[in-house]
Amino acid sequence: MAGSTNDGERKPRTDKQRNRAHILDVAEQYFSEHGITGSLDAIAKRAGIGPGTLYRHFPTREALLAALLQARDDELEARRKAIQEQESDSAAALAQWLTAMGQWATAFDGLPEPLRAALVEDKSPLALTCQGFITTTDAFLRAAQRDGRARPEVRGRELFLGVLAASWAASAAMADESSPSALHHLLQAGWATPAERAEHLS
Amino acid sequence: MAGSTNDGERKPRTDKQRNRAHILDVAEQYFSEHGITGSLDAIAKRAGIGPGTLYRHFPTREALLAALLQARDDELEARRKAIQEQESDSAAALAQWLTAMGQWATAFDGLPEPLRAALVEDKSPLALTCQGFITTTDAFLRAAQRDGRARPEVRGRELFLGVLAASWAASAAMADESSPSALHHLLQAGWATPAERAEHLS
DNA sequence: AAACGTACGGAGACAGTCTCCGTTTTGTCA
DNA sequence: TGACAAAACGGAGACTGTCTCCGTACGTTT
Repeated sequence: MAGSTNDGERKPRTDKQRNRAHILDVAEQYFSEHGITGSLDAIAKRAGIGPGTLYRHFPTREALLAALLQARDDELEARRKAIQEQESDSAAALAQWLTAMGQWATAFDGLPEPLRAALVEDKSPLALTCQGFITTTDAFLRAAQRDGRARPEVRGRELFLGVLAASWAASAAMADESSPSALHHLLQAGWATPAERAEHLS
Repeated sequence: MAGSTNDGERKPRTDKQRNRAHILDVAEQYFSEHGITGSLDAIAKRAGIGPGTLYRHFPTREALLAALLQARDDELEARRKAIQEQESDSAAALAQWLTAMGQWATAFDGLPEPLRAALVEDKSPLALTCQGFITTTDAFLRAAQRDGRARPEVRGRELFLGVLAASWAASAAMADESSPSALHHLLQAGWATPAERAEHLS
């Protein structure tokens, strides 16, 4: 019995698992090309399956997105550990973590929108992921605050939302001469303490 | 040719003018209720006209929005003048102007999205409006920079985009205990100089 | 009041979302 | 292995929203 967690459940059909993986592959590429608002039926067609199959696996666009981001979650988790181990400076660690989240949030064009929505309607499959990131952000933030490197009144949720907002704006910023990360820098200037700020300006 | 100031243009039909005004009235209310992604055909139906008439007056959703915001543009312009006359402190003036834009950008739910899009595709009817606001923001910003109250490397376009981003995030922030204006404050801390910042913290 | 041109209205083509249900595939057990 | 039941598939089609085309109605001009 060791190793058998089977509660009288059937083993899932192999075609189901294969379809699921295939859908994720196709969706990953399709969303990369067309942004996250691309047609779901088109994804089904490209995957060679019917719309019904797609919707059975992923009832909503958010569910599909959540599954796609799952893989990247692990990647970000690894990055988090790396930062915590290698970076002894708490403010730098927080900055690196926010940068990492910013990159994660721009994995697909238009991604910040459903992420923000997930913060409000917590029935979204993305809500859990967001919550985890907020918790991690809070950990980094509190460390920086203990060291007097971040303003004490700032909260992790606000920073997460700020990162989302900066990523949202980035697609418009790119069209201009200003760096796409201009808002990320503004944001950093926002959470840092004056001492921290003066250091960055030097 | 001589003496004719008329460009050979006919005077517009009265029913056309009336329809236009009526559409704007209805759209204003409808967008207030359903956000800017509400159905255009529904607006036409509520206005008692056919879809064709709506689209003849306003070929795109952006054109309709631009017309709706026109009235508020005047209002904001008045506010700009009031700030310039009454507020002698350049940093406070900039802060007030950004606040005013933030309110303007949340006139309808979802408004920041097309505004950001207008910054990229300048064929949008909203692009002209945005450009004007960026120019005004630059004027306030430069005054504050001259007084050493705003960081010299910040640009008006970035601040405008930042205000949009903060307004975009505000709808998610409201659901939480954190103030909806938390990001606006973060943004202000971002553009202010350290001296300015210390003052706000006191 | 007749003629002219502008504007109206809505039918309908098109695209996307999502569901229902008959058909096919798969796993299980004799 | 064969047969049965459960699971999954696929696509037709209902529904919603966008946008256009063109016959009709109306306002303006002479």
